[in-house]
Amino acid sequence: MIDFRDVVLDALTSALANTDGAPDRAGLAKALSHPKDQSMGDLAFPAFPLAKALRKAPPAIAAELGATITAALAPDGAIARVEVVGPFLNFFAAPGVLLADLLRSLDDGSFDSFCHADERERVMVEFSQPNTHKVFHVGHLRNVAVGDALQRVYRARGHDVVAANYYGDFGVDVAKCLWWLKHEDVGTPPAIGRGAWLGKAYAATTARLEELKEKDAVAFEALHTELRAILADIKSGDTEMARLYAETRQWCLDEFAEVYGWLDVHFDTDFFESELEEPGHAIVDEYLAKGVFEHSQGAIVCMLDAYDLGPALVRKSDGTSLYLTWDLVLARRKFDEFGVQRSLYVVGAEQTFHFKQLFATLERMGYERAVDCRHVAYELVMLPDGKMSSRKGKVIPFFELRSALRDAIDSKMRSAERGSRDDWTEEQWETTIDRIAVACLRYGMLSVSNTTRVIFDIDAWTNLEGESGAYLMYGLARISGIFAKASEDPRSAAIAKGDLAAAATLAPAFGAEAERALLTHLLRYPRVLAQVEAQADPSFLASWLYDGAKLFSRFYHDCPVLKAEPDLMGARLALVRAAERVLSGGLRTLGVEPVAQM
RNA sequence: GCGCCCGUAGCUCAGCUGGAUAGAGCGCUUGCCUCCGGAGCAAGAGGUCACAGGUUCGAAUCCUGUCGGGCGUACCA
Repeated sequence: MIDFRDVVLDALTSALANTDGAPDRAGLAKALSHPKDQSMGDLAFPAFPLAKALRKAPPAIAAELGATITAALAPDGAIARVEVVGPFLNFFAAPGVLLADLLRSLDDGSFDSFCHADERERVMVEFSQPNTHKVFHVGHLRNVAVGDALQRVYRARGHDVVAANYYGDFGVDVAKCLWWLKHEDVGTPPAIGRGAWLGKAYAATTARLEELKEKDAVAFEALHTELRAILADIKSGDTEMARLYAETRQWCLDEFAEVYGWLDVHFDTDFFESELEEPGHAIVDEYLAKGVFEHSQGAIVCMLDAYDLGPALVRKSDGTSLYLTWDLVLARRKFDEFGVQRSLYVVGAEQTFHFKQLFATLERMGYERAVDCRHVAYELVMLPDGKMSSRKGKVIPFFELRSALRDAIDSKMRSAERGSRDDWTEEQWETTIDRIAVACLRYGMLSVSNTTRVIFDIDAWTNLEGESGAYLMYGLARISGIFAKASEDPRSAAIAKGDLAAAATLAPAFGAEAERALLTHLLRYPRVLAQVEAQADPSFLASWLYDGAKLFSRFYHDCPVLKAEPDLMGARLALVRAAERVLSGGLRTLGVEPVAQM
């Protein structure tokens, strides 16, 4: 696999080989940038950084370098030509050479390995972490979209990935839900959306407690005592409450499975909060004995003054444990049982302090690999009129959201004038609608960076015109159309089935800007994956995909494929094939499965 | 008070390890289907990149400060 960037760096380093004070290869690489405009080349080198060392004006340096490099260019190399524009040195890629190489690399697998990280590691990506007995809403979907895209990118980068889920299936909130079910008339649970239904019970008890806190301290305490009793009941196993817990918990787990199935999300391992209580006590005792943890104000803490993080509470004064305690247990299992080298936690930004404390505590416990733990923080999902609130019922539950998306796409497809779907089976309709819905949802969540709040506007997200997940799929559907059409005509069929890599080489250089722009965009894909990994932010992939779809649309409009002369048709078919392979690979890495027709 | 995040077009956001004329979508105005799929393409209008200093050949991008918004800051999860 040829890396155009490497080729350009080679040319620059050898041109500067005998120049004192010239930057090394890494320095040159840092200076390389993309020209503002495709007509100005594919990679640019500004000569400013050399001005001091060479004691010459940047335009003069650029002119000299340009001449040296041009003289050394191989006739069939990856660099077609070099242009000097003032202080800039603009490199133009040779499309035939790079396209042919790209197609061969896609076929023999070297493209995939080119995407791999230098060091391939065992990485755990923990994400989703849904709570049972509570409503699962759009806010939770951002976590799933980010986490799943990240774990897919890590796999594409060649890492050995463990995707982990962590269910919040125990605790006082669960008891609040069960208490309401037991004491109030709740009717019968619905067939769909039982998690949301249980969530209402939880919210009702929470509201009751707040009310009592103001008015009736005795009743407030009494209710708390009842909640603790419920938790004890659940643990004891064979009680009516334990059976109610098991049943309602299973409803929620079944619904989560439905959500993940619809989104095509898979976990390699599941953790449950309900299993961490006992080991949590053990780990606190152990490190208390070792002197790492200490007593403080009736509770047990890990002092983190050295990290400027205060004391981290690991056991409350009533003897019960907390989130942090359970995360210590999980971290130990991740290191010791799973042998992970790196550990990612995809959790909302409001937990930043918690994870700082967690990682510092792990360090104090002697886990050196704590430095390879990373909190992937993302911002909240907001509604157009403000923050979501499950207590006020101001949320969009998953099942409502899914119906809304499906309905919008269904009506869009039925009203579309183009596209013959008369022969579609009911199953094809359903599959296609679901894939587009997932694409819109995932793209909507991932098109902004982790640190930006997402505004979930159901009207905007179901508008399929313009920038949306559907647009990303549209280009690939058109590509399928091109190959379907090509196979109908013997002349184009022969070319399409032939050696497209050879066709790419033999064809004349692309004349249209849209062709070169699309090709060079495809070649950037491996760097985009590396960037996503480095920043732990899938939005770079999402925007690369959007730009790719945009460039393909322009190409599609400007450059007819099947009506071109044979040589050009071959080259364009080669480009279309490469676009299909790279863009669909990228789309799947974002978690979106393309369709041949839509 | 302290810590983290954010402030770019009417709206929603890219661009931020410094580089050429600050981009996209929505909305508004206007062209383009006998054509490989119009879920599209092209054009127009719309900007003191919150503000003030600093660093340098060059700042939306880096540093400092101010203002504005969000979140967090041991017995919730």
